[in-house]
Amino acid sequence: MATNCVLLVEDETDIREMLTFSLERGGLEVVSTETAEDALRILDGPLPNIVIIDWMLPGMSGIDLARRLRRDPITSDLPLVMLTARGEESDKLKSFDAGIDDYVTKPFSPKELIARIKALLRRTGTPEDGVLTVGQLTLDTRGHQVTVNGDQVHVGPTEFRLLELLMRNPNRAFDRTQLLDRVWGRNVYVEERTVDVHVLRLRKALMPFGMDKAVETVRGIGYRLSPVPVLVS
Amino acid sequence: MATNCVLLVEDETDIREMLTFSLERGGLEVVSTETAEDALRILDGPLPNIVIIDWMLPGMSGIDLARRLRRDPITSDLPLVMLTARGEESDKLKSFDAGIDDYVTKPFSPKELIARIKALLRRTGTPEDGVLTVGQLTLDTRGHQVTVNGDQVHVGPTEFRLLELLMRNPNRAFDRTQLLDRVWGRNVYVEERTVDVHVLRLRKALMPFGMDKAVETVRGIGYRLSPVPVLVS
DNA sequence: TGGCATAATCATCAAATCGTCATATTCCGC
DNA sequence: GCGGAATATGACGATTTGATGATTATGCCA
Repeated sequence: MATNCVLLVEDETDIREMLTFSLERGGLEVVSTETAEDALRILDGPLPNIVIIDWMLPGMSGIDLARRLRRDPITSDLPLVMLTARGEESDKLKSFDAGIDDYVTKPFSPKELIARIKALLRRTGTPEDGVLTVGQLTLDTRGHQVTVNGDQVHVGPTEFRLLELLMRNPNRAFDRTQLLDRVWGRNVYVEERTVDVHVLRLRKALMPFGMDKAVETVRGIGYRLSPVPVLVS
Repeated sequence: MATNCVLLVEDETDIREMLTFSLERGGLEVVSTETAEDALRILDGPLPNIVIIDWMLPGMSGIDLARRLRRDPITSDLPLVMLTARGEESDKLKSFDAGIDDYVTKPFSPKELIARIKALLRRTGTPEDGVLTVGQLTLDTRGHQVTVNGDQVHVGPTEFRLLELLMRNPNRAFDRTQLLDRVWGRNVYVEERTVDVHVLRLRKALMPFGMDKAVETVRGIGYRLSPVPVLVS
């Protein structure tokens, strides 16, 4: 599952559709439903990464749904955002009491909601921190930096992600489809040949340090990162 | 932001006031509140250096508040002290389980609490010593001053906080959202581009000292502070 | 109430990056 | 060596992103 999947629980059709549209435009994957009961059913399956709940829902209220999710160990760590019509203090208190991570008061701009959601995802998402090292190569995911023996290597964002994937799986060959999936993201259509170009760019960036050989071509398959076989020239 | 700021979460008015008085007399800066919910709101803004939480709170309990703070990367490093009326072993276990750093059982002497707090502040590093140094750059949190080799640099309040965050995390890249969260405070919605402007101002202020290069742009991500790579011209 | 200093937003320009294509070049089996 | 398939490479236009100055807003203090 993607790392940006949102479950939206909102009974008003207009708002639900508007939000779905906005959130998707904001790069989020959206699953929406009208009732708390439906939401619970959906949450029996694969979990989303965040849940957005309207305060007023027919049947089980939003706040009750929130409490319920908090009580269930399976869903208790899910970030929750509450949508409320008014900014009443008592509502806010109740929300926090139920373990809400954030609340947004209507009317709100989709932009703000997206900002809050992304902030939450960032906060609660897997940090994936650390420094990867393969041979002479070093990649710092925190600092977004690539170095060879301490010398900084400049690579573009895509090359960075590409190298990160390769460094997390040294010696493993990926075909272009896998690389596209994992570096560019699923359901993004780009030519397979584009991978070649970025591999080229990555090699070029590594060339001044003699590390371009680390990215090996696996003919008929794709590419692989090798812990720099030391060559005697 | 002071380096000895304490957030006290205690619902009983008598105790809260007494503690506030004692702690302040002990040279600590105190912000106090009655509920966990309020505490969360306060923590959306500039962070204190330590948080003291009463075990029994109306609404969200102290232990839940602690867990919550631990889950959020922004607050997860905050030292926590729990105040409890009972000395039950199970409570202690639960507390430590929730990531509590220290545990004080009522009744306790303010003197003891202050001692523990100071010990924690000392242990947790960064605070206390008000001077950060990265390369030629020096930032004095106490005196709210930035200097390069002793020469004073004038920066605005926002630039100061921005630089402080960067200097506390050299070589680490922050995206604009993280910077907004941690410099401007969460739940404050300003344009992401605003970050650019303040980075610009910071660089401008550092320019006369040739230190503007220290604030690096990480394309596609955000910004990073580099311990001034010495350039050969 | 006016100045100041600082903040935030916006518009615009410049630069980096991206994806694709066209054209080499390399590899491999025969 | 030949031919075809696969990969490498350079160039180009489009898009995205960051830098920067102008403009307006905000808060503070005399």
